[in-house]
Amino acid sequence: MDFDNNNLSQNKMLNEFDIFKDFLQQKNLRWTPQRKMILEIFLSFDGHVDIESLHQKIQEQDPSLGIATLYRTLKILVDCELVEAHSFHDGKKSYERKFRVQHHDHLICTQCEKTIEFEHALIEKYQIEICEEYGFTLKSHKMELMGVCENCRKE
Amino acid sequence: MDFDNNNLSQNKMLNEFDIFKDFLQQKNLRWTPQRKMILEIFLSFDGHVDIESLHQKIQEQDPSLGIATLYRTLKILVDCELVEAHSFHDGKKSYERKFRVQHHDHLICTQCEKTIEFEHALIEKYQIEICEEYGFTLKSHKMELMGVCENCRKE
DNA sequence: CTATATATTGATAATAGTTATCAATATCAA
DNA sequence: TTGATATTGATAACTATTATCAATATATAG
Ligand SMILES: [Mn+2]
Ligand SMILES: [Mn+2]
Ligand SMILES: [Zn+2]
Ligand SMILES: [Zn+2]
Repeated sequence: MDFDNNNLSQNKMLNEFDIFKDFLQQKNLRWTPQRKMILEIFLSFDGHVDIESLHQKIQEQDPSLGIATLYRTLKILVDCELVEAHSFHDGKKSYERKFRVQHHDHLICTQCEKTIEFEHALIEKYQIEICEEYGFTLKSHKMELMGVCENCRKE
Repeated sequence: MDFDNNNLSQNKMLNEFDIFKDFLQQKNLRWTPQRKMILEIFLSFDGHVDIESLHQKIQEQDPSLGIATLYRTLKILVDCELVEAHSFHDGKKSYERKFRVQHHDHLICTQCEKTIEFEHALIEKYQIEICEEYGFTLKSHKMELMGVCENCRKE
């Protein structure tokens, strides 16, 4: 039952595992080896990952872990704001870390699917102003710039 | 074969039907009563429409018109830029007129699904600048602000 | 006006990503 | 240790959309 080795004593700062465990407890959900492994493998990726890649890597480590559990766990991770979900490529979601990652929007090449991350403080400010103007409480936003990258333009 | 009554002589300005017919001819596609009816019924709606509403209204007028034809025709209308497709509500597309309609982005209430349209010239300008900075040729963008509207906040 | 090549149609099967169902099992607070 | 209940994996179901295909309609050339 001691599958949890992430509470080493020198760790003073809350990490993703602590946040996840706290969230689960708060919601009366349970800390399971499957949830731990999914978070571990998710964190081992850089940038944007899709379900397929996650599932593939999980299978290598534990072929018995079902895909339904992967979907379920990702949903919880999004709920507790450790993970952000995107749907850039129409119908197929991807995920990226959100914990201690600066907010950014995306530039997406429609040919090679490469993405570039950017921030623009003024745009963010104007978004808030627009919401105020119309009496909305802004919860989130989606801003994606679709174009063709330098590489793809050459071909 | 004379199902076309949209070429009245006093019509000097190109309308949606002319544009559509030209586009079809250009692509070696054919002008059919089904395509005409779909465009007519689409234009009879204001704002954003989904497939379901379109199909329902079409059925009233011609129950034999199949849903596949509706999907196919909408795709052509999007291709020829008479129509713009959105996927606000996750997995269910909606459509709106694009011909002679000013570009705008959307504020969306996540509770009642009401949308408000807005434009912000500076945001548009910054989007272009960002693309230039990263060597992208901007093709389109998606900007959706998700929030809670005044009405929904009261409840 | 034909005839002919080929685009279109409607019915329906297929697809893809995701969610629901359910009985067996695991977690965890008491 | 126990027991209430959350979780799991297998798989069926679901939803929006697309593909398939034989019958039919359109456009164009003769
Ligand atoms: Mn990102
Ligand atoms: Mn609109
Ligand atoms: Zn590219
Ligand atoms: Zn609302």
